[in-house]
This record gives sequence, C-alpha cells and structure tokens, in this order.
Amino acid sequence: MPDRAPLELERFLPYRLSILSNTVSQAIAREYQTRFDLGVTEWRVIAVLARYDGEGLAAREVAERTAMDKVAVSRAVARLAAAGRVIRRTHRGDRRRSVLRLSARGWAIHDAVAPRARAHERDLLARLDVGERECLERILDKLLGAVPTA
Amino acid sequence: MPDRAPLELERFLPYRLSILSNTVSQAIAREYQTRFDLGVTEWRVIAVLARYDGEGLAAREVAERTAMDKVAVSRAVARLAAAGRVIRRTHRGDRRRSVLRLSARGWAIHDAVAPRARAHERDLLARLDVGERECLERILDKLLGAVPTA
DNA sequence: GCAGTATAGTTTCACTTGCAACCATTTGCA
DNA sequence: TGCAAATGGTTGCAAGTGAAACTATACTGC
Repeated sequence: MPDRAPLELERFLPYRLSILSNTVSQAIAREYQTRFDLGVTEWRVIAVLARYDGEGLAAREVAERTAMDKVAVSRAVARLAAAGRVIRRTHRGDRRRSVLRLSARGWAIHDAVAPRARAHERDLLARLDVGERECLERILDKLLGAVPTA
Repeated sequence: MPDRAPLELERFLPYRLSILSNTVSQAIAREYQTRFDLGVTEWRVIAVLARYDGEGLAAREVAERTAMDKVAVSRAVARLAAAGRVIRRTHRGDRRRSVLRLSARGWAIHDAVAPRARAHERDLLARLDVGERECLERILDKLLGAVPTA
C-alpha cells in the first residue's frame, strides 16, 4: 500500500529549516551586500581569516573552516584579493599553497560587519527565552555533530 | 574602538543554521535527484499538489505554499508538465489562471518519495530526546512566526 | 462599454553555484 | 633518481536563481 498520506510541507522539518536559514541569512547579507559589495562567501572568508590571523591560512584550510568547497573559496578569494581586501602570497617551501591574510582594508570590513552580524544574532535569540536558547544550542550541537565539516 | 574580537563562525547561529539546512536538504535531495530526475523545487510543487489535491491549485497558490517565487514555480511546473507529472489546465471563468493537478505518474513519484523524506526526518529527530524535540518545535514556531511565508 | 489598472503566468537576461576537468607542484616508493 | 599518485588551486561549462520586462486576461469606475 502506497503512502498516499501527503507530506505536509509546512510541518516538515527540513523544509522549515531551509526557510528559516534562508530568511536569517538573507536578512544579514543585505546589510553588507549592497553597502560593501560583499557576498556571503566572501564574508565567511573574511571571518575565518580574522579569526586565524596569526600565520596566514591556505585556501584549503579556509574551505575546511567555512564548509565551502574549494571552488567557492578560490573565487571568493580572487574577488577579495582584487579588491585589496586580502593579501595572497605563495607559501615558501610548498609553492602549491597560498598564504592568505587580511589587509588593513579587509580588517576594516570585518570590524564594520562583525558587530552587525552579532546584533542580528542577538535579535534572533531575543525571541526565545533562556531555556529555549540553551536547548537550541544543544540541538544544534547534536544535529551538527554527525556532519563532516561540523 | 573597533570590534576586533573576531566572529567565531562555527558558533555563529546563522552560519550553523545554514550548514544544518544544507546538509539535511542535500541528503534528502540526493534520494530523488538522480533516481527520478527531480529537482528540489519540483519536489516541493509535487508535495503541495498532493496535499491540496481536491480542486487543483493555481500556480500562485503553489508559490505561496512553497515559499518559492512565481518564476521558480513556473519553471518547475513547466518541467513537470513536460514529463507528464502534472496536468495543467486553464481555469474556466478566469483564463489567466492555470489549474494544476498531479497525474498518475506524479502521484507515483509522490508515493515513492514521501516515505523516504519522512524517514530522513525521523532519523534526524531520532538524535534528539523527547524534550528536545518539543523544544525544537516551539523554537521553529517562534522564529518562523515573524516570517512572511511562514 | 471602455480606458486604466491589477493580476496570472512566462520569458529574458545577468548572476551565482557546483561539478568536472585541468595545471602545477609535491610526495611516496620502487 | 624517476615515475605514479596525491594535493593545492584555478578554469570552463552547465544548471539553478532572481529581478524586471512582457503577454494575456480580468476587474473597476466613469
């Protein structure tokens, strides 16, 4: 017997996650998309470069830490480098690798965008009570735990 | 003083939502993408047509219920109609409107895919305990409540 | 009943994204 | 050494996506 009970899309977890994620991301993205001509992928690259600034990162490491594939990273970095927002050198000792760092201009973008991103997150969480916030943390840890890039 | 404290991407809520949503959606999509040559948008159209089968839906209504824009719906429907999976008639009394229904072949797709989609959802929820599941429901309702298409 | 406006849906165009093939360099191992 | 396999990164192509223009039909007020 076929399962004709139709799927209720609007109660379906993956669907709701997709809507929520898109809505939230777009809301934040709008902030920097037009103002800084910065795409989501580029913003992610900037964020990880800011975080692991010390030694400079290879593109592959950026890809790991952003859950983006290497093509997306390559293109984002190309655009960022062209705009003078990241500095791309070649790794001495392994000339396949690039060594990526934020330029002063890149840091300026980060410093302008990061607080706004955090504010958005705060606004979102403000709609939940304390218990729900804790619970959401736990849920995300559990569900993302099994994911490769976590 | 600039906010140089770098954003921790991997703890950032919008980022984690995005990863989770993509991972989950892709896992399900793989099931039908290659097997049935069916895109995500097409699957959503099939799901709502299955759900509101009685009278046949207009494309606009499909768009509302899938959180897709009318262009995406138009294209998905065109592809589905070409594959004989939906039947497209013209509304008598308002010839601008189309009246969309699943064909037998469309129902067959639905009946094959829906249980697998549900199984994926179950697997996902199985990683949470009862309290967390309830909490997730509440959280999604709250966070999606303010969203236009809900 | 007719001009202007609103609505349903499609088409077009510019842009993004993902996959696969590709080049360069390095590593592993006979 | 020296050649096959692996790795870092880029490029090309095909498919997906969104905004705006366009067509066709229906409604509204005069």
